Amino acid sequence: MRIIGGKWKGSILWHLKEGPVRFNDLTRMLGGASKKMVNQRLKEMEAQGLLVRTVLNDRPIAVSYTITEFGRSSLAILEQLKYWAEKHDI
Amino acid sequence: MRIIGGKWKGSILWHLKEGPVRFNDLTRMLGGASKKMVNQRLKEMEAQGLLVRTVLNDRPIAVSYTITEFGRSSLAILEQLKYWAEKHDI
DNA sequence: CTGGATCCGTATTGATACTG
DNA sequence: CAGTATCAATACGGATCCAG
Repeated sequence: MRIIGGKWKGSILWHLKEGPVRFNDLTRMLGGASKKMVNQRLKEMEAQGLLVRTVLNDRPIAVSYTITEFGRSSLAILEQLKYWAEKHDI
Repeated sequence: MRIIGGKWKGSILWHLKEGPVRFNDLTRMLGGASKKMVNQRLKEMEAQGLLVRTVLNDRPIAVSYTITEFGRSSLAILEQLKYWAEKHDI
């Protein structure tokens, strides 16, 4: 729970499933999360090895986040959780 | 995550796996959780249908908590989470 | 564009003492 | 035994402004 619990981590991993996503795009995808929150979670998750931060460019700065194999393995658990939740209508 | 997330819910369900447990016993099993915390979680979890509260006696009052089928179904997810966590040494 | 810094209100948690 | 009441500490969350 310390690794994948909380309000946003699951959603972030979910949105990284198809490939790298940039910071602002991710913030928009999460609709409702402030940039501060997204940034805090991303830092935690990078430290935990769930994703990798990549600087694409300086001036203008561009950054993307990519899910790691470890992150992908946690996604498998999250998908089962999702299936369980839907089955019980929650 | 709203249902089984948080700091104590998983542990509470885990300890109810083998059968009904009484309030103080449960508090001791959770070592470190105050009675207030345990009680708050138990109330939530009863409202969510994860467990049932049963009054065994008045004077001296005795109460036990029993996991429901729904609670047991969530335990299956938690066990997979546990397996995943151990596999990755967390 | 990607954040950092700050402020501020709310939620969660914890320790302790108390009740029936 | 099974909680409740109270108070203090901390974490969390959002809004806003600023910077490279």
